[in-house]
Amino acid sequence: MNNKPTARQLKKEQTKALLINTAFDIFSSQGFLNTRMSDIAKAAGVSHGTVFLHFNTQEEFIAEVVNHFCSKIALRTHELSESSSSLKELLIAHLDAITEYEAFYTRLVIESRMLSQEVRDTFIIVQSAISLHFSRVLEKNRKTSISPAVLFNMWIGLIHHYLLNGDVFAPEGSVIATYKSALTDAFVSLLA
Amino acid sequence: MNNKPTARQLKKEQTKALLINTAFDIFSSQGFLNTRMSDIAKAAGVSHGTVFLHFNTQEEFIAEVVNHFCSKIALRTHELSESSSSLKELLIAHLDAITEYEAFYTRLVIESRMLSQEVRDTFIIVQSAISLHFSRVLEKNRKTSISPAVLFNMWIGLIHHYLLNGDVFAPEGSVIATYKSALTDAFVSLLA
Amino acid sequence: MNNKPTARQLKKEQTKALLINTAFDIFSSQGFLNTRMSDIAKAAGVSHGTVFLHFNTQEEFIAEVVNHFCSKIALRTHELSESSSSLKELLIAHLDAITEYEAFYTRLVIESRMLSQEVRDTFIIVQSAISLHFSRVLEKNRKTSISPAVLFNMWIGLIHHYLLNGDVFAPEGSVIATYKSALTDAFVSLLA
Amino acid sequence: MNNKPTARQLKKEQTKALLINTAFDIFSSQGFLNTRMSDIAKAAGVSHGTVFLHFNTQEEFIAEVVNHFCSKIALRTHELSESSSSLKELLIAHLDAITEYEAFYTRLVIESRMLSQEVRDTFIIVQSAISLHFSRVLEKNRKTSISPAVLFNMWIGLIHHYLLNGDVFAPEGSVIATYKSALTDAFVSLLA
DNA sequence: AATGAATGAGCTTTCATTCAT
DNA sequence: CATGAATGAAAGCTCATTCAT
Repeated sequence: MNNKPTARQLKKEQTKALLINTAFDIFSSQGFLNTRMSDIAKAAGVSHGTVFLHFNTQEEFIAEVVNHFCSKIALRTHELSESSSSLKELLIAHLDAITEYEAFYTRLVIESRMLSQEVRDTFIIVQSAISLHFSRVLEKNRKTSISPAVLFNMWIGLIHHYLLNGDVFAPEGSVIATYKSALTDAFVSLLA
Repeated sequence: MNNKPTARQLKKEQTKALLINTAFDIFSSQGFLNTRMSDIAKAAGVSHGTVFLHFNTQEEFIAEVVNHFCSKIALRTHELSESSSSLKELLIAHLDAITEYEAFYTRLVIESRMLSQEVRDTFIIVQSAISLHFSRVLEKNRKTSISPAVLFNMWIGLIHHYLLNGDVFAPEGSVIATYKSALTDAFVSLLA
Repeated sequence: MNNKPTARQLKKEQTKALLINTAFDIFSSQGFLNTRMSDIAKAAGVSHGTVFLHFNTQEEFIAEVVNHFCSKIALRTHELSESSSSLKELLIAHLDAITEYEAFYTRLVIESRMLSQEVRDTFIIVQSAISLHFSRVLEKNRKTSISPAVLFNMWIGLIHHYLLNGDVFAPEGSVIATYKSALTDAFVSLLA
Repeated sequence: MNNKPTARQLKKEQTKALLINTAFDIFSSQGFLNTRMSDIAKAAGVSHGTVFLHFNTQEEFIAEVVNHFCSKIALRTHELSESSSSLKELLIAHLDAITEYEAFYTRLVIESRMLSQEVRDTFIIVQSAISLHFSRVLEKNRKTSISPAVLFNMWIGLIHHYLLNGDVFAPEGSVIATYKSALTDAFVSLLA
């Protein structure tokens, strides 16, 4: 009377999770707007209708997938950033967190402005995750003449610029991995 | 036998120019991918089919429009940058050039990665325009420890970040106008 | 060995009855074709699949619900009509019977032709119920020149016309209640 | 410069008319709600998309078709009714008008309550067409005790009842044709 | 007996592109 | 050269029905 429903719910949650994870892969590789609902269903090995059983609309589906993984990215960002005391350490932590989800994160950089407001808000939250730590380590820093906000946006802008143009900067392989030290070194030395 | 065709061609060129200019306005306000070919035809006062008389496909059309205005932006960037001797002057010149085409330029920042490779290449050329001057004024600068390329990308990334999130940074009005001094000051003081 | 199955069957019958009664309410308010099977399951507090355990198809389900309540309506019509000796009394009895199921009956008027043949046949049986009494009281009537069948259809047609256009004739409240005397009086005086 | 557009428009109007006429046939035989947009396109020999070129939505399409033919029916009703001086003549005229569009009219009787408000309103206008003449000839009539409105609704209700149940009353062939004299005679003699 | 997740056929609507005039 | 009607491939979403548990 109590574990049957649980088993069912479990199965349902598994399917939902499967869809979210499948979508993550597909969105990572072909983007959000170039992916049809049926693509994901097919890749997940479920029927087209099943996707709509778990998510009411395509927009809602994308929002849930983005929300799910942005939470993970934000969490991971925190984890990796926590122990960083220097700016350099923090920047590396930030890039390490992104690296774990690089393709997906890059897709968000590319498409977030074309998606729903909810997705954009969610993506901005990810940036807040690092923002807090940024402020923390920055306080110890001399160059107080420059607005921390602008400094933060400069870092974010820099990283997003590399990700957005990853195909140019690092035609194959990870842009972040390729430019990790160059970018962190440069940014740190600017503030030195 | 020689000026009749010319008259025709002239008319044709006029129509083409009309389409390009109309598209510029519409793309600036609604974006590339949210605009239907018929929207532009209607706004230009020509028939839907006429657009395809001048441009084979939607993709090609967008590419031509982007190419046309990116050339203008690049040119204008050169004009305004030429006389700049200091970094600050240059950055201001750059922003001034962008300001003249801000809505369109912003749309490129938002969507270029969703468009054809040709569009992306064209957009990158615009960035080269300022890049040259950047190198020039940077040579006089002390902070040689930092890669000029990274420095340049930092500036571009910063500006694009503000444009991309213009609706957040400056819900109404021009982001560039709003943050012009803050951004240029910050960037310059970093290199001081 | 004999009462266990009975208990089960009892439970099953209860569920079936619950579904039929729930469907009656929903069909009465939203109509047959605008109601999803899942709507009824949800309203009855049973699972979606349960409906199909008791009824093979949607069509069959509707047919059973209609059959069930049409039987009741026919029965009630008989009960109320039996004691009527005059035409006027009979018409009032008829309307009183309909009034008790007005919303549902109206839905049948509206949709019966869109439903299965079985539903239509069932609905016609309801009309037979009053038809018998109609003939009875009509025999005493003078205007024998007119076919009783046509006369009967005239009455049914009149009532159905008012029910069908109830939203126009009585935007709120019962059409039958509103027009009861007007319709019976008119019909009776025609035959006087 | 003036007749080319006209030729074009003519062709377009022809296609639209073709669609409306084709829809008339299909709606007449299989009803409104059982007909897919693509059915009509196919029957008209045009592409599926063409239907949407001429009508924005399915609902709008049905509304236009209904409007078109209801206008014709109303007009024809007027024409045939105008010269009628007696009630009998009028009723016959009314039935003659309906007969010309019987299948379509019957479909409206069956489905109008399931269609848009616009369709319903349009259908009611058709009934107004005969209503006017009804009042006219009724004035000469004695039985003033009965409300003309109820009398009119009785006639309409009677006819609609026969049409609605045409498959029962006249399994093959026209109900109206079959019952024309029976109905008109009965109705007239009631008022005698 | 009951459940409810999964299925998949079905249908509307959109829009870049074509082509006869 | 210009027109704009016609095309038809997509794609999202719905819901009756099935079936493993």
